[in-house]
Amino acid sequence: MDDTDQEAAKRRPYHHGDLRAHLLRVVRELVETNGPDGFSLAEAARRAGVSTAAPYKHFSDRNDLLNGLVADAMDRLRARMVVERDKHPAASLEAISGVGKAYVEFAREEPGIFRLMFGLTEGQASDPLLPKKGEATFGVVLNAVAASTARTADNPDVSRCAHILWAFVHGLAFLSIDRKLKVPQSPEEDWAMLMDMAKGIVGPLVPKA
Amino acid sequence: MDDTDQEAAKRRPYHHGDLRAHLLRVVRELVETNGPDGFSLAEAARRAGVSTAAPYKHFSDRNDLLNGLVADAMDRLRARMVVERDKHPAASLEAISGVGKAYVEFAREEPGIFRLMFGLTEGQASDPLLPKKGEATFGVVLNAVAASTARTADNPDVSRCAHILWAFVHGLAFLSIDRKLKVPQSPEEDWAMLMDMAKGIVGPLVPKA
DNA sequence: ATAACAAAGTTAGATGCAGTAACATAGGGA
DNA sequence: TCCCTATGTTACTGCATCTAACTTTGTTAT
Repeated sequence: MDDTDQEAAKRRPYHHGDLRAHLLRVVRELVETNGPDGFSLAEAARRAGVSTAAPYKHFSDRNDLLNGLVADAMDRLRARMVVERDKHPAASLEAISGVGKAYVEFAREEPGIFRLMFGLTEGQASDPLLPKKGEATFGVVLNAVAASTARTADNPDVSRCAHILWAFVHGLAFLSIDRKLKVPQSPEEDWAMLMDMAKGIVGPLVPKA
Repeated sequence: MDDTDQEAAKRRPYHHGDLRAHLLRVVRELVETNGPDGFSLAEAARRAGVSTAAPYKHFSDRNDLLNGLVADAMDRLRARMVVERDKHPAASLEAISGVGKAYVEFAREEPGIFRLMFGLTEGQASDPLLPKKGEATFGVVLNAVAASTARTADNPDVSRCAHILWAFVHGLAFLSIDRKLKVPQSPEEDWAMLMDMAKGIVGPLVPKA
């Protein structure tokens, strides 16, 4: 029995077996098929084969489940950004573009969750963990820019660059899933655009070798 | 009796008096105070002083009202963009930046509605009028870029520029209302950033005078 | 003028979801 | 073994969407 099974066994003392994770999975599917608001705890419970009251043993309310969902998504998004970044030489503009590419791809593959992540207003984002996760995600961008420009992450120029890049990529992601852009642009066009932006925005800060 | 009153009288045959517009107004307030999903037809009806079934005489369902709300907002947004554009010389980069400024300001002033506008998925956007309004709004950006670059609006370079600018401004607006940016940046900083982008993106296409 | 019609409102009720309370059961530890 | 806690259950309340059937009021045709 490996670590995964041991942990699963720990969290699955009896009865259903990790209902919490199962619910999150089911809701994720519902969100992608029916839209960000196209789910209900009741429906999720039904699909999980439990009573409609069962979810409340794992989530205090609908919003709590939403927060869990978004927290998961943040982790997945950040992981993808890091993976894509590491496909390129450290401290390169390609690495920065890779982070952006991962961001847009995530939005296209999971538009429902993506909308949820950034549609959550302060009132709904009760989980104090979320802001930290959000900052960590932005931190990936920040560090990539810092590395490429041989500056520290708290440098105002770095921060400014990172914000601009993020805004662009964020907007690109939204427009893309709203079909406001005539995407699917080819991946090549996407990549070219992202590289252009990286060059244009952080290029001027890169020290001449 | 002026034209406005005559028209109002025409649309207000009896009873309540333009309940439709009243409901839209009330829901707009609810959305801004309680968040994009923080409203119900029932609550709106209550505040309008009518029964909970009354709204269904004016909107086929909740979604229909949402579409009306968003359609209104699109018109207001476009109007603001045009007003801001016209504060600057025609065909200038300042005019382009003005359009972006109006966009971001709108998002900051009506974040609830703004989220609603771009959170509406295809499934929900039943009104066939919405895509047209969206295109018209983007058309303002497109035309501004075309004018500044002495090209036609169907030119691929113009289209590309406009898309990039829009993505950036769109992302800026979202990050700004999500408090992901440490805004309120001063209006001067905002303006400087927008002008930088306009120069960087469309500048290269501007014919040397 | 008035009768018929259409528009805009009403009440009552069906259905469905969120959330709570009280009860049931299974596993783990004293 | 017995109890305690975690995780289920059923039953219920309250609120929202939406429909059906009826009522009221303004318009329009005769």
